[in-house]
Amino acid sequence: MSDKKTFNISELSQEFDVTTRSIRFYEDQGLLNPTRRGQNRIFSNKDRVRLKLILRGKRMGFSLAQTKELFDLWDETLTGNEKQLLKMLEILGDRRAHLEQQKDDIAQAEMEIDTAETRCREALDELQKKKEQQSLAAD
Amino acid sequence: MSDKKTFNISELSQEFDVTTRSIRFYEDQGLLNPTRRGQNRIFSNKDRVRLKLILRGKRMGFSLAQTKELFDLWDETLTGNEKQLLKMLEILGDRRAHLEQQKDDIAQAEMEIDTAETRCREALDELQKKKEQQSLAAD
DNA sequence: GCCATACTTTACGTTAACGTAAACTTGAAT
DNA sequence: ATTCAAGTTTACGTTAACGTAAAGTATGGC
Repeated sequence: MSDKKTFNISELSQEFDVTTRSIRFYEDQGLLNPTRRGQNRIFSNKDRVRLKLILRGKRMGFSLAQTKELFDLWDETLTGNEKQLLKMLEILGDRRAHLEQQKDDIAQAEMEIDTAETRCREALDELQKKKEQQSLAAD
Repeated sequence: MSDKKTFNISELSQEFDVTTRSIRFYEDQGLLNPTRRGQNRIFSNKDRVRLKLILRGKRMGFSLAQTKELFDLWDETLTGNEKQLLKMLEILGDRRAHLEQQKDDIAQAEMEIDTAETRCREALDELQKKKEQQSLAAD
């Protein structure tokens, strides 16, 4: 699998269109755990996936702290005692609620964009008609 | 219609669960335009709708500046010259693209939450079984 | 050997979106 | 008359998520 491959910082930077500064910041905050060859960072495929999740989380309005919480908990969950598993389910539930809210928001926004667009096009049509009348009057 | 009604700051604050500080900040940034009775702010129904839009925009990852841009442009659009109408359509297109991205993100996130939840539940079941075995062994 | 370039660390700067505190005004109630 | 609640202005403080600049290190090519 491509799981074997590793990445350096500029590869990830380019693939996900994010600055190296940001990637280092995410490591600093404990969201990524690259190993080192000398002083240079080597990112595993796990890191790559996590970066993808971080960025998607951001687009969805999650803070880095929230995403980190999820990562940490997920790591602990593997060794899972009951309390942590329940905490995990709770967080997953929160996320699900968040998603539902977002879906509502999106549906509303889409409707509004629809009506706004048609109004714009109607207004443009009006302007077009006026132009045509003007060019007729000029003959 | 209820369009006639007006609101004071605490009414809006409570209805939308947002601090008065935030509302005043939104006015300061030009997103709301309450009139005054003496020194007190009076919000129209238009302000109320805008506040709702501001908050939804935030949940959807839009900055106040972006939302303000949309408001301003929409106001100008009513008096509409062609250039502004086209600009409006462009911004609406951007928003639509943004929404599509978000829908993708949400779909992905939902799948991942599904698998995470089932794993959690399986792990909990495992723990449950172990407990039962222990209580049997204790007899 | 030297230069370029890709990477590093350290550290101070910046922006958005408010929080918070202090000191005032105003209308209604006791 | 005073006290209280709800509103106000002014202004400094805070947090997240990086940007940006400075100065050092390692490595391959000429």
